[in-house]
Amino acid sequence: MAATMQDVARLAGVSAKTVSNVVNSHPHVAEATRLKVQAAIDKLGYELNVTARNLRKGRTGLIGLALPELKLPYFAELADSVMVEAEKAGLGVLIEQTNSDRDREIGVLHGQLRLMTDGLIFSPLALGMDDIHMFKVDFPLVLLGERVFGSANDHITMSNVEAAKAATLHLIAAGCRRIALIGAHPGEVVGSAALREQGYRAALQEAGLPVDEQLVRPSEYWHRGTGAAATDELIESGVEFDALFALNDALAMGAMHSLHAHRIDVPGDVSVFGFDDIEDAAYTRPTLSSVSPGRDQIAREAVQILEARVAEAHAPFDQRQPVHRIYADFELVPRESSRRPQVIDGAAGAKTSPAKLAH
Amino acid sequence: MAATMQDVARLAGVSAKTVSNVVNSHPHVAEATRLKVQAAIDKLGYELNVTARNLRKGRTGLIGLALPELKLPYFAELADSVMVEAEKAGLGVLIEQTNSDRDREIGVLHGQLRLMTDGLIFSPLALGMDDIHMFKVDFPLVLLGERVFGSANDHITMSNVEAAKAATLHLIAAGCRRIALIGAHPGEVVGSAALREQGYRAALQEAGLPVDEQLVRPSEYWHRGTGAAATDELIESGVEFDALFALNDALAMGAMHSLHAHRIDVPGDVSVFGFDDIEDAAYTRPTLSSVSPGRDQIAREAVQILEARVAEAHAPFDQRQPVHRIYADFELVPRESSRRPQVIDGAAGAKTSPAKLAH
DNA sequence: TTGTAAGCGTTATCAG
DNA sequence: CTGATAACGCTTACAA
Repeated sequence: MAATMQDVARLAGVSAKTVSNVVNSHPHVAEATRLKVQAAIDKLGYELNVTARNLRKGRTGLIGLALPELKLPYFAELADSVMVEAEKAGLGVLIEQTNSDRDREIGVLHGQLRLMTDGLIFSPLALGMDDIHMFKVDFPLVLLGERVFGSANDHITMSNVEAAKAATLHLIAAGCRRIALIGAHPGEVVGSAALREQGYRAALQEAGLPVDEQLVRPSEYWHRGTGAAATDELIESGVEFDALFALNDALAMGAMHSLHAHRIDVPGDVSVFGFDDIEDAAYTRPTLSSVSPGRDQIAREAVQILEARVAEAHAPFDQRQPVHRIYADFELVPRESSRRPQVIDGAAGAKTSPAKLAH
Repeated sequence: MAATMQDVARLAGVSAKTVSNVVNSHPHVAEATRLKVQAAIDKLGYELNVTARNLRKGRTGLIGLALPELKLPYFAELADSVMVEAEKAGLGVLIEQTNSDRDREIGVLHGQLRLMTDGLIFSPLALGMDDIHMFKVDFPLVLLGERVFGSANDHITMSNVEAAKAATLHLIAAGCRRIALIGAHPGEVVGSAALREQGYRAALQEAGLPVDEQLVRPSEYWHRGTGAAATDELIESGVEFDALFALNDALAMGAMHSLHAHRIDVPGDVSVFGFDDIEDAAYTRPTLSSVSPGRDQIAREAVQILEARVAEAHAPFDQRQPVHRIYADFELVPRESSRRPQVIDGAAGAKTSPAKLAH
């Protein structure tokens, strides 16, 4: 039904190879033949059959992106960045949502997705260090996130510890002394929660402040609702605090909700700092200070490394690039929620005693 | 390098066709040969080459989803729904972001995406009625949204007029009499803005209320920032109002931000109703009443119709399904932002005179 | 600069 | 129930 290269070739009075050369804008094609062929293409409405090309080339031109959930703003923004990068490289992106489900994450490594793609960018959330053997696969795979370290894969991750430390130090510099942590995962060793908590503790230590374990509040899930609940509990526990460091922005937004409901002013009474710097952070009330974790860099490096791995997939092992381990650059984005009044007045925040919580 | 069906066939002592039968779990395969073949598959680590199958079958197993931006919560949620439906049908989803850019939207209909997929689900935002001729294409294409009506394509859309009317009537029933509209697009004839405004006007008319053109506030873009700005202007204009109907949830959230900044209580002084029912609506402060526009239904019908079109792509025209024109079912989701105090007290809202705005 | 021939890995057809 | 053969539409040697 649809026209093939043969049809075009016949009509133009050339060979299929020549049509191919024109379609792929090969350098050495005589202008006259190019025009002749183009005319035939237009006349027949010819369109390249990408599948046939792929079969011949042994590539699909597609990369897979496996992530927990597109509805989570961080991952929507990551997917956006990955797609922009992939487009620059002429690659399509096949997205698969795992919903942080263990079986689905295992499926990512063995299922349909990898058969349809040249390589995978995978951000696991259910699999962890115990499953490290599963990542030993023989196709190009770039790992994202903080669930698995030390595997033989290329791996790009946020600078969780450093970034959390910087955010905590920022709060301390603004005069906060009793900084609560929202979203801890007690007992976890790797993973975003553990690493960010580690940075929080390092900052307190560096500033010579004690860690009050009553200020470290757990939340298994990192949603607004759980952030609000954890903050409610903190307030009702009667423990004093003058700042909240929430381990992601959703938790921070929930926390601000709770503070507001309890008539605690942000940043007047309590400062709040989030993590991820999702777009919403700039639109909350007050606007939310957050850590920008280098999303674009992560996407860029992931696509570029994957592309290189695909290209060298048939090269002997000893001619391949060494494994990449990349910690993305982060940036603090202070907004209203951590802007202490005394700082605005020009006085050094650290000089002033932290506002005490009355509830 | 990688094992082929031939390799498996040789090892198992059968023909390639038999391997194919096993791989595709064909009904008529003797158990003995199935086991034999499976053993050979496992031994060689054989994996089906999907590209070769696609070439042979004339299908890619992929559908394209072209939408403005994944970062917009409505579209992230739509993509989620589409992917869930597609997975049920054994299809992959290739997403392309147009950024509402006219050239990119035109590219959707002619570019790489369609060459790599069996059909497209397309939600245009830049193209409109003037471009209707562009949608006359010879591949399966399901249109979403409210930019283009009357084309020869299958089309699934929200019930914009009816839903907006219902939301407005809900506010009226709650006692509101001066309902402002946020996000109008003056001069527009089709498109979400025009249709929803039409429903708003129809509701007022049905309730015997006048339309005060000063209450119809334009906003070209539908973001929080523009919603806040439009509300700021409305308040500063001095025009009285006791409710806001925002044409989407982002506008509504911005509007609530502005109301709060002006110390206007929601819903005490002013009720707010949004549109789209994005997940965030349940987490704003107060929680946001909204119109749930039938996202899952839209995704389900879109995938199913597209699938059917792909299947009949080679059937003669007179044996094809008629063109589908579907208006998805909507639902009102009243939350705190439109819950008038008098309604909570058990009195009929309409009996009470609307709260007047003091600013 | 262009043409010829072969083959990428699978499945459809039709025998057996 | 299984096997042989021939495509699917393209690109890559190599030849002219």
